[in-house]
Amino acid sequence: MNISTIDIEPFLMQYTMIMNTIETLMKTALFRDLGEESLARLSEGSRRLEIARGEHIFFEDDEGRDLFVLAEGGVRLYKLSEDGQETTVKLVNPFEAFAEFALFGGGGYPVNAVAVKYSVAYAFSGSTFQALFEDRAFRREFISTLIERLRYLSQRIHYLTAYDVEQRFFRFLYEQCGPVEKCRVEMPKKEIAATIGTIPETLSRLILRLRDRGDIEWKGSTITLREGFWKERGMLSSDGQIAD
Amino acid sequence: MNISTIDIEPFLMQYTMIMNTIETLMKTALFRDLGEESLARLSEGSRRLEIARGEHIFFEDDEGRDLFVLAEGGVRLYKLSEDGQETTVKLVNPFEAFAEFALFGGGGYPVNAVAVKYSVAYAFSGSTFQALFEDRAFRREFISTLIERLRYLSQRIHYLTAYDVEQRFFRFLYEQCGPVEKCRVEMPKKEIAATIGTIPETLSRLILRLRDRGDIEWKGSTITLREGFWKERGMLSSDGQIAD
DNA sequence: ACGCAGCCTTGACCGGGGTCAATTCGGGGA
DNA sequence: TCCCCGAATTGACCCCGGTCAAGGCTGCGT
Repeated sequence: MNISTIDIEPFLMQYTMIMNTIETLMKTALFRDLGEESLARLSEGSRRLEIARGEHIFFEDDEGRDLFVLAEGGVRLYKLSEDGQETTVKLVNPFEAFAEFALFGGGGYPVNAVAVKYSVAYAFSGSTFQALFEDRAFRREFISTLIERLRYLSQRIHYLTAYDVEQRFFRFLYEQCGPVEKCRVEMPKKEIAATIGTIPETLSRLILRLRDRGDIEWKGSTITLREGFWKERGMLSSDGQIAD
Repeated sequence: MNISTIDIEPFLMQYTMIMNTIETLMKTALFRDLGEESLARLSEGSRRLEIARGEHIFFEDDEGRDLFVLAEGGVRLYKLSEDGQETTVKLVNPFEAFAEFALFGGGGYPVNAVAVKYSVAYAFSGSTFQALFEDRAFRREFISTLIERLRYLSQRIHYLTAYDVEQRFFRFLYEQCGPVEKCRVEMPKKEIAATIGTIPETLSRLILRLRDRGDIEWKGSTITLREGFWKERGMLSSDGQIAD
């Protein structure tokens, strides 16, 4: 155990824990360009939620009208069929808004939301929210966010059906950390499996294969890829965009 | 050939052919509540497109900024991967708007659009469109449309991954015709296969199985289901909603 | 320290559905 | 009318990845 392996997580944790609503909102694309007063008004009408790993924030068909912003942790949105089969729609990362569905149109939430690790989120009631729509810039931002989601889901449909588990796993890594060699993924493997649309057994076997091949090393929650891994796959290793 | 089998299609065809832009817009959810003047202004700035079966309206990454409304026919939106594998994102039916992606945010279209049969569509340039956003009711409608799309895509992800080809086929029928026994599907089988996320061979074998089982009959472009088919599956046969 | 309960791994099995290839069908054009 | 090309069908094959079942590992509560 040398100095370079000191775990900075506790400090990060502390920092994010004391970060207030406004700071979170300012790091969220949807609210970034909002004025001081709007932010203040929003944050007053918000509730802070702390969610333990495995806890649900809402369930499909719940009649909620809240929009959420994730401040810390990770939340998995998934659908469930009668026979218990579940499908992950999206993994939400910090500083993303989720459950925009709730704001307009009827019907409850279309997905279940579960924390894949300890998470902190802020909830905004739909009504608190309506006033903001008078602001043209905000509307624009909101619509852009929705359209971005549409693009994401289109893409995800494609990935889930046209690519195999291995490719989906690497895409997951890329989405989490970008084209870097060292990536921390602090969620249970079963959640990772669910996120990439498979089951723990298959993920486990995949990792085994990749390790044998020398592509990957997985120690604790740190994944290390072979040098130049992304470059070989056509993703620039600095700030490049993923090919899709 | 008795009188009850007269093909009404030619008459329908004629009717829709002469329907003008405004009539189409008024049947489209997005524009339904627009005032007369807005509709008129919109229709002036539009282009009418006639697309033959198999023709493309736009391709992925095209730099278009047009929004389309389908007046007649059918359009399949799909993504393509390097190896030629294609994934259908959505099948657009008449009086639906598509390619809302184009209006905001950068990047070209995220999908390819191909006509699965002879189609008529109207194109509206993004700029023509911007003025409408001053209208609060329209904004509301637009956002609702986007959110409906989000719900649809979430659902579709789930169907493509958690349900088998047979279930997806029946859902396709339901989406096309609702819970009725007789359904006309005027598109080539290969397009149907693509729409439900499989290939012609598999669809063909599925139909064979269903016919042997006595569930279905497929003559020309008319599909006939066994009496009480939907009811057995928990969908009311009049105006019920599909369970999901 | 112990024990139990999840999580993860590993093995054996197998089935849905994709691939490849060979016919057959069917509708539009000369 | 015949021809021809693409659509549709059918058969043989097989592979990815899901299912079921048995351990091993780990962390937490008492």
